[in-house]
Amino acid sequence: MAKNSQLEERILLAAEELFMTNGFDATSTTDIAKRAGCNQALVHYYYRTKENLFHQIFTEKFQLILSYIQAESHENQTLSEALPIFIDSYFEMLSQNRKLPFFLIKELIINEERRQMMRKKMITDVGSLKYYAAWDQMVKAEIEKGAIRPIETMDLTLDVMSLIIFTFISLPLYSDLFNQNEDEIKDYLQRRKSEIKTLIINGLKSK
Amino acid sequence: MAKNSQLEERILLAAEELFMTNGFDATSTTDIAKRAGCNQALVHYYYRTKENLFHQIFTEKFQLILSYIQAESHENQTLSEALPIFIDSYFEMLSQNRKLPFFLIKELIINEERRQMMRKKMITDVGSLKYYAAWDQMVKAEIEKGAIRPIETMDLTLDVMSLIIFTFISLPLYSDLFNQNEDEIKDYLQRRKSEIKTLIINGLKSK
DNA sequence: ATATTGTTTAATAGGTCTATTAAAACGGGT
DNA sequence: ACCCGTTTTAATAGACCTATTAAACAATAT
Repeated sequence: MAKNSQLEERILLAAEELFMTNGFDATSTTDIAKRAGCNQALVHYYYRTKENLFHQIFTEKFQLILSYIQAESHENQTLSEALPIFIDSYFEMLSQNRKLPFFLIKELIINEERRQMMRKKMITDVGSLKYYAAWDQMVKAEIEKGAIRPIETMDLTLDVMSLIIFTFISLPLYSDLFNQNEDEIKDYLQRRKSEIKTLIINGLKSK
Repeated sequence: MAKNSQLEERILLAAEELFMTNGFDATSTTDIAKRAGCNQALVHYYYRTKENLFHQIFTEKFQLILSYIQAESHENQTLSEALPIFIDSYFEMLSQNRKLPFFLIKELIINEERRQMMRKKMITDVGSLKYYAAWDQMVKAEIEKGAIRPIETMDLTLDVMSLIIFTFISLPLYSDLFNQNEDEIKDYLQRRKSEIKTLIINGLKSK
């Protein structure tokens, strides 16, 4: 056995970084090798194809998102308690993975096959289904009680997702347009987070 | 002179279609020629470079967005009158240009140079500046009057933009995930449009 | 008819990319 | 000291891509 088995890991990390920032198409195995500090053929030696390598990273990131949504179990909570907590934690997770939303959306839109894979995973994943059912129940109960205005659960979900995810999709444009440094970006994200919570909570009030 | 001068136009249309759906990188001049029904060299004969051709389409689409925002002049209106009108018209425009949001965002994020160009255009474009100043004024006045809760104009802008634009960015995923046909998609978009208006108007209420 | 002009074509240079191959280098076990 | 499996390398096949070129073609003006 030779020295590097961590090289396999180094290649994976290099690929992750490059795929996340530049996407599948714009990343070459030569780029990956350069960043991992090895010969281009080694990328193929360890992972055979670029697609394999990408697939590994893509599914990992996809799982990350899914797991995070499920992690926040809202049982025994009212909507107005659960919502800010969810928004906070989801927003915080994306703050630490800023490129994730654009990466996933881009690759899902571009590639039909990956969309199929997402579809399958979401339909067969019992965790997600259970989670959504519980969530749906909670929303309906609150409407029944008159605590919030009538709204489709899917609409509420999309409202929340839109506000959070778009923040990170547009972040590169925003920070570039207004020449923001890292500290300013952090402030901006904090402000957006609380505005989103306010808007959602306020916007759900009945009357 | 020979037969085709509309060929130049046909190439532009083919390029538009392909660039809009697949993006700059994933579109080859050979693809464009094939779609326009001509020899690949003709694409270069009329437009010299692929970048030129793309630039023409990109700026046209960018202008479309800008012009549309400015078109809705909100003078002599209150915010609660102007907002639904703006949301309606902007949403409707994107309904007829569904790929536009993803196209622009993707190409702007990917390409530093294009981001610079956007920056320059938005800073030097007096129309945009005037429009935003007026809009800012209107928001501040309403807050002063107590008609809406205190909110940064930029936050309100981002709230509206997020909700509208994300609808179209996620549309391919949504319609694919739930197997929507064209009619169902139309219904979905209508529902989202009115939900967005409700959420914004409701979410702005003071107390 | 021929010259002229703009249009279209096939061919190709020169580049990049993925994936494979055969050979070289390495390191532990005997 | 040598063997042998693993790792690493350089080289390259085969695709595809952009842009250019020189030659063929068509239509009009002379």
